[in-house]
Amino acid sequence: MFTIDALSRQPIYEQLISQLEQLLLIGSLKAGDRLPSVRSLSMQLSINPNTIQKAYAELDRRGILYSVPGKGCFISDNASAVLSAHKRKELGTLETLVKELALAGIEKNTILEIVNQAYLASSKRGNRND
Amino acid sequence: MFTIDALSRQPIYEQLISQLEQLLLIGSLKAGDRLPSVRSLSMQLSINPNTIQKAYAELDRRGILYSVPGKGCFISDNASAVLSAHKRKELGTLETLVKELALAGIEKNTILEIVNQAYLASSKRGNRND
Amino acid sequence: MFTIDALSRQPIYEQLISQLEQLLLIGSLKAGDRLPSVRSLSMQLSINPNTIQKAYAELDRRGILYSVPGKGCFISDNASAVLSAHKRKELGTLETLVKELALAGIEKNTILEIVNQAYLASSKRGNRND
Amino acid sequence: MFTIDALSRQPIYEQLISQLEQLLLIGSLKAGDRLPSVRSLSMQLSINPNTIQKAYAELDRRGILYSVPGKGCFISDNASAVLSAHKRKELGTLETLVKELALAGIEKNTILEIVNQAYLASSKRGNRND
DNA sequence: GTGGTCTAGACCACT
DNA sequence: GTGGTCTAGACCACT
Repeated sequence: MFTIDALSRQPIYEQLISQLEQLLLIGSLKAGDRLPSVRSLSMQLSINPNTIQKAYAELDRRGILYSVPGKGCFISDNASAVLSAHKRKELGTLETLVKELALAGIEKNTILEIVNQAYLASSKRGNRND
Repeated sequence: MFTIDALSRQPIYEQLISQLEQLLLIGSLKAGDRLPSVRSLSMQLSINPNTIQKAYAELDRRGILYSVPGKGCFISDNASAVLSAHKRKELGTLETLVKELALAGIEKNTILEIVNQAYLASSKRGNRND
Repeated sequence: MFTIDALSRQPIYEQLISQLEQLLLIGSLKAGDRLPSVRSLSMQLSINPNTIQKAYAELDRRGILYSVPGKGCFISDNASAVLSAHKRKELGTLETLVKELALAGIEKNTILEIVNQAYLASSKRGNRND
Repeated sequence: MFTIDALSRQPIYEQLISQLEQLLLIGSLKAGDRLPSVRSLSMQLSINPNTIQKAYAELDRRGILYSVPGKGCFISDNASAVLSAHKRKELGTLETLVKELALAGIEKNTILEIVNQAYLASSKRGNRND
């Protein structure tokens, strides 16, 4: 379910968050789904339980999941909505990035081609559930 | 010339690098220009000289500037070329970002509109020299 | 493992880099090996941690080692390849040196003898692993 | 007579020393020759007089030249001998360099070829006087 | 404990 | 004055 790159500069708990968000976006995880327990995921990935805990706590804070003491962690009903709203705020990142590429002399066609292909690749994937 | 956000998660020396690269891209800095000395910039920004030194050393290594001990630091002749080549390699970032936005359900038109406007805004600015 | 000459004109961090490269070339360090931590090496050599950090950071940049914050620093898989490629580029130094010796009237036989003996001594050492 | 690279990392006074030694080795300068005055060379090269002075002082110390107050600086009678002896001591550098190249896996033939060509190129030049 | 960043301040060679 | 190196020591995030 999760794959961790221990060598990455990105902290492990952020990798966990990103991957769980990806699973939500592509539909592999849905509202109400139960997540693996901190202990089991910790053993499965050979990772310190504190690191898993930190990722879950952050997702809880964002409203992506909620924890029921003694039961486990579950995906929130409005997880997808929360996530989409969050991503929409990242449109500013796209703007900044494109401006930089333009200033660096990258041709507009090169940029548009990449945008089109990337969008196509993702929207296809989003329609089916893995 | 530079503005530092001490609270940012991005290290100060990286902020300096990014901003100097921006100044190059928009044409405010050109080949041969002398940069503020480590000490003067350090005082102007209320930042430790070592931090300035770290930023300049990294830009030296990248071939963006060259330092002449006893004289100062100067923008390299091929700084713009080095920078453009570097930015071109970051097209993968654009791809990843667009894929995420697509998965989050952002409409294609919204993305294309932002890309077009951002490109237009930058290419205009790049044609004139401040 | 490392020996530092504080009086040398060569900066300490460069001495560290050279010595670590030597340990790689003679096979005392291999891909995957964990390096002493910044702090422990700093204490062992009575050198400031920042200086160790500077050496490690440069070796990281060159692809000789990789650092995992919270874990430690490790020799890269392709460290030897990176190093060999780097050394091959320094054949120009050999050319310059021999030209100077020739102009100084050093006999060709003297030079060839030294080259032969040095090559022999090293290739023997490189075949075994300490 | 001298060409200075202001951008080089090698200090200017060392560049001056190296070049004067080269002129001696190839025979362009000989015992008794008068060197340009500090002031004239300073103006010709657009360099601070102190820098020229530092180079001359060092060559004086080595016994390569001597200064006659009010007259100027002159090449010593035994300048060539001093220089050759000095260079002969650098044979150790050759040894170290070849060992490193051998350890890095550079083929022996590659090294010998470069040594032969370099020696040939220099000895030809040394026989005639420019 | 581990690497990464930063401050404060010193000293050096070179110009 | 200028860049480069180094020490001493602090704080941070991550594990």
